[in-house]
Amino acid sequence: MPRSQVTVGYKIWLSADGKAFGEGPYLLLQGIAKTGSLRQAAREMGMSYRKAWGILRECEKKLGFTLIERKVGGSSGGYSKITPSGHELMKHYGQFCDEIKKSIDNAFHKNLDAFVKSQKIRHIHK
Amino acid sequence: MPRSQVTVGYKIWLSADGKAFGEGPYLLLQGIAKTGSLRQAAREMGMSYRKAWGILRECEKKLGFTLIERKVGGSSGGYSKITPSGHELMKHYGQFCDEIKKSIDNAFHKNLDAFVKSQKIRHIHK
DNA sequence: TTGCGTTATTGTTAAATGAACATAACGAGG
DNA sequence: CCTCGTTATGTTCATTTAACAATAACGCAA
Repeated sequence: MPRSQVTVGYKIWLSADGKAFGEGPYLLLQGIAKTGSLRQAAREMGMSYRKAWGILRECEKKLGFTLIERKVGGSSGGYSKITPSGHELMKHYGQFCDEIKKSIDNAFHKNLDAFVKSQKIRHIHK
Repeated sequence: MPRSQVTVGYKIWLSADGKAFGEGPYLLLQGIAKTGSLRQAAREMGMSYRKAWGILRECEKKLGFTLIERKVGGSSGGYSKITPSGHELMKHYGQFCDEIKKSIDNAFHKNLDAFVKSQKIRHIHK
């Protein structure tokens, strides 16, 4: 079996007392903005509510400001709603990541693409 | 206790059948180039030989070409030596990461620096 | 007052990861 | 033949992380 294509992978996050905000929380906030509910946002991502709840809890703790406004009870059961700060963060983080993606694609093509393609595949046993 | 400064963190790696090469292997190769021995390179990084050996083994398996030439036995016990392909990879990967670091620093300053500084710190209890 | 769906919170269990230890093979030189 | 330092590899234990389960609290509407 020949070796699969070599590509580049990366993760990028905001750090404050450790990892404070990254792609996971960002996608969760997008889901909440769309559905109005943390539970539904988690479900759509195939993530347990338990995990989604813990993720946002940690983010807010480390960032030092709230990302979602919670409402418990009521006819609909409750809801979650992105705070103004949360919206700002989503906007800036989104733009930030878009730029980085372009830079990484460019740098990969410039520095590594030709090299990895030039490597002849050797079978390494065991 | 006020919230610590918000910075950006990231990891970047070459992917082929999963993570195939990143900063850890890169530092190991640097140590081998310097010392001529995988064992000494691992020791200098505070890493067990067992782990260092496994890391490079996986890298070579996934990349599909060898990174170090091994010699077992002899008066010195043996040695490890970077292959030509390994040297090429180190060079290109190093340049690649240097570029990315600059891009990320620029993009962070441009998109997020002002925002994170503007956030008033609120104490979130529990 | 009861039901419903959501948020909030705590355990419990399983899986992945890493650390520590042990042992074998090798081969040049004394 | 024996020593020595390295590569090679398996095994066991501890730690961390992720997944899963269960339960409480809330508040509007019927």
